[in-house]
Amino acid sequence: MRLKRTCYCAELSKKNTQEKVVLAGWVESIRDHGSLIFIDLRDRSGIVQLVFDYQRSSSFFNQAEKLRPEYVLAVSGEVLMRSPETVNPAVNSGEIEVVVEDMEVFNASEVPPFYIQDGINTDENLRLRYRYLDLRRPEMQHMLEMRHKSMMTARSYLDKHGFWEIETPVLTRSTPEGARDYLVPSRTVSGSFFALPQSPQLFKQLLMVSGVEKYFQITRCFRDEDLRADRQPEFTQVDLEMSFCSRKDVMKTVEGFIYSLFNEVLKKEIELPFPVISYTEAMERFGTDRPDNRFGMEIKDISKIALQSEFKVFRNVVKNGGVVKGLNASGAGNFSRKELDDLTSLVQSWGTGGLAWMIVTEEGFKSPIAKFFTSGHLEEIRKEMEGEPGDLLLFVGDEWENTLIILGKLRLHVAQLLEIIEEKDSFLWVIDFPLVSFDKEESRYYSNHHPFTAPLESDLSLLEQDPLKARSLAYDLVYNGIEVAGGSIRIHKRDIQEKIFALLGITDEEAQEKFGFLLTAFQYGAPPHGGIAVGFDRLLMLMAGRASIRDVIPFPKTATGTCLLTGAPASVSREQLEELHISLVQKEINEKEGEEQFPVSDNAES
RNA sequence: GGAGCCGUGGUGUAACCAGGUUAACAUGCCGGCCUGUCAAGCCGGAGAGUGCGGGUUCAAAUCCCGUCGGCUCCGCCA
Repeated sequence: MRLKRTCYCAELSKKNTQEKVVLAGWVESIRDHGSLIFIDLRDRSGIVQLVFDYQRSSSFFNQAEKLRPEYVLAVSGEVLMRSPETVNPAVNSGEIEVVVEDMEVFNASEVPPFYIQDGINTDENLRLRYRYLDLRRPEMQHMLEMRHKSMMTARSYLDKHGFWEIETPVLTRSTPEGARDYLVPSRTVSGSFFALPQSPQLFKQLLMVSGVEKYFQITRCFRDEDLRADRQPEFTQVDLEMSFCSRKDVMKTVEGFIYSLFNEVLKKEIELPFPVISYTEAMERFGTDRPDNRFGMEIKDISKIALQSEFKVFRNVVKNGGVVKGLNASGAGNFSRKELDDLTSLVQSWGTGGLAWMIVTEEGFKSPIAKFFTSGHLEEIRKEMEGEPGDLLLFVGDEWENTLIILGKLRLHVAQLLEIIEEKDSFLWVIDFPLVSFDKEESRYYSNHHPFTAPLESDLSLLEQDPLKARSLAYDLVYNGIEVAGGSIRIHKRDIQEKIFALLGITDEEAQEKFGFLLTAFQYGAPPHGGIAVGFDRLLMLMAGRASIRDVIPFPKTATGTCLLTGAPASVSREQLEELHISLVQKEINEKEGEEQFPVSDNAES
């Protein structure tokens, strides 16, 4: 390397006029005028225009003519002001240009398979296969920078607040409950497997017993479940745990972290503290445990009126212990019959009998079910629903939870149709979750969060009497209707932990076998503690306003959990399998033998 | 495990529903001209047989079946 860079392309401005600079980067575009060539040189800062003038650079002008997009080079030259009519205001460095006096071409490039530009509309297949080129695009570079800055913010914020960054094992043991584990076979212990962590949950609790008091880790987690647009099988958490804390302390810590993140990375000011609502209130008002509160259209109850009406469907629902609830799709009174029918089939596909609707008009109600209600009851409904002429009222009658869940989905769906969701950053906490739910099929209780989540002290007695009513000290942080963090205060007393295990049907032997090490640790003076994990990728996705989590992960997996860049997962040699004491079942061997070996696997870094 | 959408020169699309010329257009690529462009311009050229396999038909990018890959959703997963 003869030429050594002195600055980045986009840093240059008219302040640098007449300076001699050395730049290095990739050829973005070429405008060849014969004896005058313009080249936009790109590095991670942006672009600057290079000028090759036949008069001034005759010694290597023919070399410049051979440059092609994505060639890598360094140039030295002088920064000159452009004449006013040639200034390009669209580019940061558009007021100046660099007249090239020397050039060193480091490498040529194949013609890239897609444009190295923002906003390309290319098959994601290709982008993933050539991810290193995709990442060269400015918007992806910004993503990488934003990810880096967010990590630095997390580290400095948590460091400032007394948290220690401590690593926990990636090779650990499989634990019951939760997601499917990724397994890693042990070579030295035949027939045994490590599991990759779904989260460092048990280790961070052990660290509290160790007297660390405040721990954090920016850590990779693994869950072998099917993917979604906002879900990858390996993802990053900002994980933290603290001793001698209330849930308020944990929530304050996260609020402060989110605040600095927005402040330092996005240069945005967000309002603290975040609103807090209980799970029950979230369900009653929004029909979900992760409400999107960027718009209203809250769920209202008309069960009492329904019970008095002549509308049998609703009356019977309430008589049988169900509820009738609805929402006001304000301004949707002009929906066509077809649109209403579509909404009806939609809610039916979600699993309820149907959808009742009423359109409020100046003259009264337009609705197939209006005739079953007295004018007094209709007026009561209008009042309860805050219906104004032009509004569409939608009602579902079913059992409590189902009614709310369906109206919650409907609320989101209608809000999207009506385009009433404001673009803003809206956070809220959901607390007081039910500690356990009941699985009808397996006829047993299971933890909503995890088995170490502490119940509310006031609800301890409910554990035996009415477990489903017991609330937990768990908390979720919701950002624009998407869960971005979740945590809880943990149980640190053995008797309560035993009660929970009993409730979940985990026997002493099982408990001892699965996480005896934690229970033993707790016998040596476990402090009260709690923590939370922030879904880092998902948070970044929302902060960046992207619809896909893949857009904020440098090397993501496809919907089937494969990596198109490396070809992982791939088959391994018979010898490798033998060392691991693994044999494939015959069917799979037959399939594998038909396959080609993936070409890079021989020289892959390890 | 289930459902839907997509797959055509390097890239993005058209033709597909209602099978019938040499698979069209833009861009990119190659060559030529050109000293003020910045999506440079002008002229010329090359480049695909339609993801793969099978079927129907005189004839398949087009219809049918299967399969592979990508995306989205449900189940699953905090």
